[in-house]
Amino acid sequence: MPSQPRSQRREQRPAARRPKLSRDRLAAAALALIDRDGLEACSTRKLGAALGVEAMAIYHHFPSKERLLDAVAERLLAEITLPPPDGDWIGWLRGAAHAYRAIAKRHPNAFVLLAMRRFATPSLFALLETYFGMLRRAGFDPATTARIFRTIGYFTNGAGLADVATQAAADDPQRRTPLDDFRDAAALPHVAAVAPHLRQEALDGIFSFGLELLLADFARLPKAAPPATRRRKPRKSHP
Amino acid sequence: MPSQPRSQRREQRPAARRPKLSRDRLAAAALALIDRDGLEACSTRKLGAALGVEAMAIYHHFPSKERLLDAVAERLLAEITLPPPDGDWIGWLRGAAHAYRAIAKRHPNAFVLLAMRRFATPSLFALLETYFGMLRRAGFDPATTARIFRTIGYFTNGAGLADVATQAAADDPQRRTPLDDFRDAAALPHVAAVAPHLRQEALDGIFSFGLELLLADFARLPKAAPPATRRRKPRKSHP
DNA sequence: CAAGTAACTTTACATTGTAAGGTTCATAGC
DNA sequence: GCTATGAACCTTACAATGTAAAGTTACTTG
Repeated sequence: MPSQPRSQRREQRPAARRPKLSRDRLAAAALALIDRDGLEACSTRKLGAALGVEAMAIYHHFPSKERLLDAVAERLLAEITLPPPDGDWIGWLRGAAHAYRAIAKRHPNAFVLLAMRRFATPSLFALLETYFGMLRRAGFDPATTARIFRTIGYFTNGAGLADVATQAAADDPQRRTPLDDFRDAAALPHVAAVAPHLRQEALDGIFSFGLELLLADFARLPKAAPPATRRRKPRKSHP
Repeated sequence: MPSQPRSQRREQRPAARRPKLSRDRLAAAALALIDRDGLEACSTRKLGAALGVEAMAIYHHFPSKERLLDAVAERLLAEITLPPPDGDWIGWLRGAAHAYRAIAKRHPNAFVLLAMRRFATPSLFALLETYFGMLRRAGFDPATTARIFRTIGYFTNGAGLADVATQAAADDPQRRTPLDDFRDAAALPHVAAVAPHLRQEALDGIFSFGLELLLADFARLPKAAPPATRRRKPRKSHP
């Protein structure tokens, strides 16, 4: 059995014509695969196949599938387009929340990675720095900044995950959302009355409802420093 | 090879001495296993082993592992002890939210089942009926009832999931929570300032902070009917 | 041209959910 | 009492998963 000359291998091996693998290309392909077929369909072998590569090739770029999924989450994070940081911090928070929820709508299958995964990357820290800076410049002390961030984070994460689940249930003709397929409306009059207002079409309104309540609350919170739009050196008492 | 007499089989087979399997026993054992070793450790074989049974025995009581996990979620739901329904609907909402979060603290490994799984069971409908009834008796129309329920649900779900993740990160000495292991505090001054207020000890306070804001908002909402503590026939104008 | 290394493949293994069919045993009908 | 029936559980098997270990190929550098 003669070993093949190099020139022929070029043609035979699809690997030669394929652009080289990289962390970015892997993460992008993984996201595309998840978007198309769902999170559980993103196996190492299928991802490899999508890139014309064997499964184990992934492990030359990521130490484990977990780290690959971290990279996918980071990619989602990068898709969040934060509002420009002008003086209106309430408007900025509103825009950031909507941008976050937009990820859930654009990547319903992948959003859970962003919402539930703990990943410590420079881009996440950069986002946090921006977020916290916005609130601190608005005059909030660190403890209140943390509370506002977490509160709005709880809400947006919960909303995004619920959106995703509701949409998945709506797409799947097999499985109805819980509030649709009950028959005993007489035994559950309140459920029957409220259920129509919990459907997918209502979710946008519900999100804005809760978000605006919270934003108005934050606007009312007492602040340590006045919300000066221009920083000014504190006048020091001369010793 | 002689077939063994019945009397001996009794002693030999552990199945004979073991209480019979049931959906309840399976769900309870699954929850215990998840509590102890984590959700991904709850395989059909390990669950069977925990009950002295082969994996396939499960499928005589559940059509799939998914339905088994639904039953575990329902079991978690049953652990929620709702407050007694007196007239104080705000206090009731507060108690319900805390009861829900208590599940996240008591079953950190299993909470995700409750938070992210869509299951349509009578006990869930009963809880919804109670919840919606509370709000409707407080004077809210169905649309507002839906908004309040979802808003507080988003928040509590997000908080519970974050609690779980934070606790898992804290328990795992390998993996630090993102906000701990950054080194460049100089480059990220706001992150450095806020991070201490995001640690696990602060989560109770943060939860109450956000919850009380929302409850106060709900108390301020306009209602269709007056929040009478005692129902009274509306005085009809005589024709 | 030799040696080394980066990128990828091959093979293998333990673990998973579950389909298909078999075994055991208690009860019901005769 | 005998047999048929069915519930409850087991055995075997298979495809799919993540990944460890070692092999192959091809390009870079001395």
